[in-house]
Amino acid sequence: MTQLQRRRIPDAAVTRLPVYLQILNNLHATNVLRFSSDELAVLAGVNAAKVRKDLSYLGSYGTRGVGYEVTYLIHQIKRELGLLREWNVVVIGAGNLGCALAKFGGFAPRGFPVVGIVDNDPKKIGQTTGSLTVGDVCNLGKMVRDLNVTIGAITTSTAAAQSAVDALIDAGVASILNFAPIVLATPSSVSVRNVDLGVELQILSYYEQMRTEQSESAKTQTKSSTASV
Amino acid sequence: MTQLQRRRIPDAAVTRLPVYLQILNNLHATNVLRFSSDELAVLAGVNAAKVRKDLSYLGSYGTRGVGYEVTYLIHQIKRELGLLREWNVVVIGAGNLGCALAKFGGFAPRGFPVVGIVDNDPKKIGQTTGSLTVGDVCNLGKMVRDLNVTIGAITTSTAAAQSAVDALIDAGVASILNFAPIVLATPSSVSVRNVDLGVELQILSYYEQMRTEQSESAKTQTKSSTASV
DNA sequence: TGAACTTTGTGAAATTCTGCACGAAGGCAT
DNA sequence: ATGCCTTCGTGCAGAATTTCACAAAGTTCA
Repeated sequence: MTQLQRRRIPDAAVTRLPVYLQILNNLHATNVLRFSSDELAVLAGVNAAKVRKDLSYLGSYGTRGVGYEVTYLIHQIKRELGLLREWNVVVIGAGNLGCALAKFGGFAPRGFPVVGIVDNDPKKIGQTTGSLTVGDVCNLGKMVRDLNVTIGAITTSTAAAQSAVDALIDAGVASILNFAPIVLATPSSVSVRNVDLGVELQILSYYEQMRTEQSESAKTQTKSSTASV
Repeated sequence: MTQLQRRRIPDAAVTRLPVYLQILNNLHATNVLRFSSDELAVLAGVNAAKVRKDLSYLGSYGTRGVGYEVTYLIHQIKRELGLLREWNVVVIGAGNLGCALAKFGGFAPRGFPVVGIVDNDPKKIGQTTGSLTVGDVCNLGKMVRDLNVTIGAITTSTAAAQSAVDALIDAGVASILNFAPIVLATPSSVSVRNVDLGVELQILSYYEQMRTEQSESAKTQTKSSTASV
């Protein structure tokens, strides 16, 4: 076991830091200078102790009796998340979604410029979308090297998604944002985040059904229990 | 998250059931009749014991020494997730994303028909997108009642998102799919699922930075985290 | 039939996450 | 300076989740 390893932040906390950052950016935009763990907790919809513990993974940057400084904390969260530099993104699959991501200018200002888009369909290769020209997926390796790509977004069909991720990994990309409704097979050294609206809707369906069943059984049962989300 | 009723499935398991369902649907499409927890575990990228425990929340539907029947398990998961009926969806915000969701025909066949879309911009109200006409958000209550809406998808600007969710809750909708990069304030009886690509990219950034730093400091001990929203 | 083999279902241990409770540390007023 | 007030940082206990390990229950084959 090595211990020279960098302070490791628990996965659960990592998923919350971007949310805190978003909120702090809003506070900054409205000229708020300081905040307490309690205030952030309310805005983020979580427990105040959790906020303090999450922020403590960054270091001890609060002042007791006062709170945290907005701009300083923004910087610290960015540092920890690796947002002080840019990470270039390549989109694989020039369909509706892929082109929309390429055209959408909202990622570049947040540090994730889309620097390339590729497809395997000869009819799509060569077309322009936004300021980019659709490249051939066969040239992915060269593109990744030349444009210093670190993140790949998969917007292909479900059928093509696995070969797309294989190509990305082959090209040395280890961070994947997957929009295809499929579980990708990847080595454990690769990070994958899945965005699947079908899955989200089905999760909502479960809790909706729970509520429905409960309000129905409330008609026949006198005993009721309180809900918490 | 929510409620105890009869048998309550742990939240963590609920988020995996839709993934299993997807895989089983694929197996069914390729005429596979049976599967073992081990096979499903490999396809889903999780531990086999976890698969068995997750499926055990549905009931004891496996056969020892044999495995599970694909079609039967598909039915049981659907039943548990509330997918044996349809849940109507209304989209709030007729921008690029909102219109894309309304036009996209992929949700109806999976049990989530988009039955309405509204906006507060007079210029957008009345326009048609796909087979729907953009309605006035002021008529949301009536629309929810008349069309039996249970799920609301928020695709407005960040600034308008909170009032959008307020309107939805006011109309009696308790399941929200939120695409705006903001934490919505909602009562605990409401379920919210957030879809925020910025957050996903930033999480990837963290693990990417971890790997970068680690490979720079020579010593190897790769630990990766995969998550699904 | 019965022995060998497979795979489920589930206690129980291990791990991770959450939230309480409180000491520590700083500000502020007198 | 002293005492009071606020809020951070964190130890710890409890909850939730994951994983292990194995008995139970079924199949297959001689």
